[in-house]
Parts: sequence; C-alpha cells; structure tokens
Amino acid sequence: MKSYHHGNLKQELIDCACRLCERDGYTKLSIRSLAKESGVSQTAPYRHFETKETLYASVATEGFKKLSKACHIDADKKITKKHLVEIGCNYIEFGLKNANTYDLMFGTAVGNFAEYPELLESANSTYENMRLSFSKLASDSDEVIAFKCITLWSMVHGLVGILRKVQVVGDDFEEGVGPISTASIISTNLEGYLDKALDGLIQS
Amino acid sequence: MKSYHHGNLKQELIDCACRLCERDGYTKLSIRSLAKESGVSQTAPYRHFETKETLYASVATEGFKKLSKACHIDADKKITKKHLVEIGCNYIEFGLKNANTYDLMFGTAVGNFAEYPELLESANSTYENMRLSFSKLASDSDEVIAFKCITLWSMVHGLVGILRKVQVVGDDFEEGVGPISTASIISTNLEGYLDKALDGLIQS
DNA sequence: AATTTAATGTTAGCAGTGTAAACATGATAG
DNA sequence: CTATCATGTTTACACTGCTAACATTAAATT
Repeated sequence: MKSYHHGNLKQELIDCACRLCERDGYTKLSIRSLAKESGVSQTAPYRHFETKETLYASVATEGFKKLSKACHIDADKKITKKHLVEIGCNYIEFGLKNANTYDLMFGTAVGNFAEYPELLESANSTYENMRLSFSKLASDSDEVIAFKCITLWSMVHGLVGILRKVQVVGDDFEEGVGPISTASIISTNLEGYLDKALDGLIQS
Repeated sequence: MKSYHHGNLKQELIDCACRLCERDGYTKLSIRSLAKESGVSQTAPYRHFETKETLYASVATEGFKKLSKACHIDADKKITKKHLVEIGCNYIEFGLKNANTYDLMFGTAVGNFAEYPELLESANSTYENMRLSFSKLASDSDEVIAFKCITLWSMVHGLVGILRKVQVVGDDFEEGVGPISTASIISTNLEGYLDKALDGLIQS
C-alpha cells in the first residue's frame, strides 16, 4: 500500500531527472515521464517545480556541485602548476563523461541563473574554487587572477566542446591532418596537452 | 491568387528557419509555425525535410557557411600572427552575434553530422580554412598544424561559451574579482586578449 | 483535542507539438 | 494525351507543458 503523500517527492524527482538527463539528454526528459517513473500523477511535479526550467535548474545545480567536487584541490596545501593541470584534466573529464548534464549546465536550457539562487551559488562556487587555486599559485593581483581564471575556464570548456563535436563531425581528411585523429591524440594525453597549454598562462 | 505549388518552398523554409532560429532560439521553432509563416499547410515541410533534425541540419549548414566566410583570410597573401588574431576575433564575434545559430551548430540538436553530407562538408571546410591559415604561418608538420588548429578552435569556442554564460551567471563577487567584470574587459578588447593568448600557441 | 489551514497529491482538459497516412493537384516525361 | 511523380492538403495520433478544480492529509492554531 502506498500513502497519498509521497514524503520525499521533490528529491526523488531531482535524482530521477539527473539520471534521465544524463542518460538520454535533457531534451528527451518530460515531466510526465518523470512523474510516471516516480509512481505519481502527471502533474504532481508541478507542486515542486513551477516550470520545466525550474527542474532543469535543479539538475544543473547538482551538476555544478559535482563539477566543483571534481575540481576541488585541498586548500591547505601549496598549489603548483601540476595542481592546475590536474584541475583542468578533472574538469575536462567531467565534461566528457557527463556530457548531457554538461549541456544543461552550459547551454541555454536555463536562461537566467540569477532566477535560481542555488544554481547561481553552485556555479559561482565552481568559479571561486578555481580562483582560489590560482591565487595560491602566485601572488598576482585580483584582476590578473580573475583574468587567468576565465582563460583557463574557457580553454577547458572549449576543449570539452570541440572534443565532443569532433568525434561526431566525421573526417574527410588524410591521416594526421584531420581533426579526429588530433582530437583523439589530445584526449588520450590530456595531462601533457594541458601542461603545455598552461605554460603561456601561468607566467603571463 | 496563389498556386497549389509554391515553387521555392524548400529554400524559403530554410531562410525562414534561419531567421527564426536566430531570433528566438532553435527550441522555439516549430515546423508548424514555420509552415504557417510560409503560407503553407502544416505538413508541407515534410516534403522537403524528413524530420525536424533535417531542418536543423540545414540551418546549421548555413551557419557554418557564414562562419567560414567570417573567418576567411585571402589565401594568396602571406599569413602572419596578426591574421590569426583576426580570424580568432571574427570567430568569436560570430559566435556572440549569432549565439542562437551557434548553439545549433555546436550543440546536440543535430546528433550526427555524417548523416547530413552538406553539413559535414561545411563544418569540415570551416576547419580546413583554419588549417590552411596555420599552414601558411610556419612550416610545421601536418600533425603540428592540426594540433594548433584544434587548440585555437577550442580557445575561441570556449571563450564564446564562457563569455555568454558569464553575462548570465550573475556575480556575487567584489569588483575586479568576479567573472563578469573580467569577461567584459576581455570582450571589449578581444584583439589584445587573443594576441597575448596566441603567443604560447604559435611558437609551440 | 478539535478545527482550521496549508502543503501536496489527483483528475480533467487545453493548446501546441512532431510525424504518419491517405488523398489532391499539377508539372513533366513518355 | 496520358501516366507518373514531386509536391501540396487533410486528418489523425500520441505526446508535451501547463492550468484549474478538487481530494487528502500533515501541520498549525485555537
């Protein structure tokens, strides 16, 4: 027998949505299917999420929390370039392994983060993590640190996008010239790639 | 009076779809609204596009053609670093000014480019453009050129994504420390930013 | 403890979507 | 002139996000 009230529906919906979004991509997720999956009527989710975007925001929030964790470096230790490379690698791996969730986090499905305080906070804290690491690497000004931070972020973010796309773009080119073989080389040696790429950034 | 046969429906649908996708984002585009806009019955588009994804592919193809054009450098002239900076700037500007179309080109709306020969070709030719420019900059091996190419591409691609996202992410941080002010500084001086960023890449 | 209230669930229904099937029209090839 | 085929229309189905009205039960107030 099941009680009229579910008891923990909101969290279950979020968990379920996270799973389904990652498995099938967020475009395939419907509120109705989500409700069915949780054994509840098709409009029950609306008691917990005003619109579908609100649900997306929750999934994205979870995503940023996981990303933050994946990129976290213990704050006590001294930070070296190696640590930054590790952060970058972890970031990229997260983006590639959680590609569908990553889309939700960085795509346009959630228009304005400011409308979702938790999402805003989790996204900002991901940035703040990176910022702290940079600030422990060298005694740069806040402005320079922020600048380096944005640069690293766009490097790894861009690489995630390009590596994913290239795998799908097909390749008319001869061996070694086209993007696919190059992308595959990069992704099998992310660490070496980032190590080199970060050289220019760190001495600034 | 209007004739039963439209005469040029396919192209009109593509043009219209490009316009609407850029204006409202591709998620807001419906085949039915598109048909209505072209004064034709709601299923007429299916004579020209098997599925909605096929239509998306056509819009994305147009996008890559425009991007290619925006990043084109006259092939006869000798290529300098300045030209590469220009290519990068033009790329980023395209991505920011045609954000919605850019999403369609690099998002997951079109799953497998290989299913759409024209799309595949226009995407590859964008890459090929960049590759040629790099090959005229220095006498690197094909592998190194391809590597630099992917790197530049992911840099500019990443910057487009991050600059767009940052504008929307809100900013809890103090002046100069947070991402928004930094992003705004970068985007108002793209050329200087890229010039510096390319240093590491070019000497390799 | 009884009662009111608010949170959380259900049912029914609207307007809109992608897409398939059956049919209509008219340009073109034989 | 006629048959064919590309291109259009109508109708219909299953699905979607979302709203409104109602039901149930947990929590707050008296």
